[in-house]
Amino acid sequence: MANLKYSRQRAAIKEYLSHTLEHPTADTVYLHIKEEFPNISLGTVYRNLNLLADMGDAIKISTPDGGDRFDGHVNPHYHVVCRSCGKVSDLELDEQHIQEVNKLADRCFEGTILSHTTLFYGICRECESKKWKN
Amino acid sequence: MANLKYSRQRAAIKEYLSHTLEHPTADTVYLHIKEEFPNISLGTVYRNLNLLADMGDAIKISTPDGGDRFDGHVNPHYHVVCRSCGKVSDLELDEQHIQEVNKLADRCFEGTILSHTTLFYGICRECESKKWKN
DNA sequence: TCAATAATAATAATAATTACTATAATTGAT
DNA sequence: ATCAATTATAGTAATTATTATTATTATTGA
Repeated sequence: MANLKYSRQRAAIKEYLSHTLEHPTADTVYLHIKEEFPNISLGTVYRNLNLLADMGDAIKISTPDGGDRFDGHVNPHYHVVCRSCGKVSDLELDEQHIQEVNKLADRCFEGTILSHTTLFYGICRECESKKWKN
Repeated sequence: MANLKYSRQRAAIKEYLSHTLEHPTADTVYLHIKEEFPNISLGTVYRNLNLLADMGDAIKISTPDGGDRFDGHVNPHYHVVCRSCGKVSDLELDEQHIQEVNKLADRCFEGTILSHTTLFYGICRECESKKWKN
């Protein structure tokens, strides 16, 4: 972990994640970073995204449909995936609440609870206004 | 949805899921069902697991490491994945609490919240007791 | 400037899942 | 029970998502 060298590609990926609210997949990150680094490899994107996630500079979000998504905003918060369009939105909940859930769960579990992720399913505002589109 | 025919393979998969606490992957289900149906195909297992999930007879659990897992116990409950051994355990929380979280989230979201899944990360009892060996 | 070492691009390989198709099983009506 | 309609299956191929390999390049600290 200490033997980590700077790389412009990783810096660009981190920068991109910190400015988007889109929760992009590795492939989407790849397509964007490619504008600045036309020769960047998809493998490099995967490796750096996982590095950032391991270092706590990004969150990896697993959903049942499609590949993993990444979020550069690491303050404790939740996500909502739209059942209609698949979009992933942020959902800020009281941080106190999030900590409470960990404690509550720890009391019900025979081991130790460290953290948790919550993924809500729902219908986003955009899809809701387009009425019953499933 | 109405045009669904019975199949012994699907019945066996449902039966198996209802009797295990292991949260098996599709491949694990495949290996077990194969004992009764030696010619069953992995594709059949995938299709039926997804069918069961769509019908509400099973829960599909996505974790960041490895393939999706399935749970035949569909009462509202959470899961814990062990950071050490990867095992997925059930975590029963007050059902009132789980409903409350949906309402709480709905108030903070511009669309509609339908449900949620929570995945805790921690160390299971077994790994905790082996901690001095690592 | 230079050597040590980590990061990269390009590619190959693997893992997880879905799609395709000819045959078999289920169902509902005769 | 038989039969036609239709869904499900097994076997296989294809696709998608991700990780591994390797020769070259970039970064770092002396």
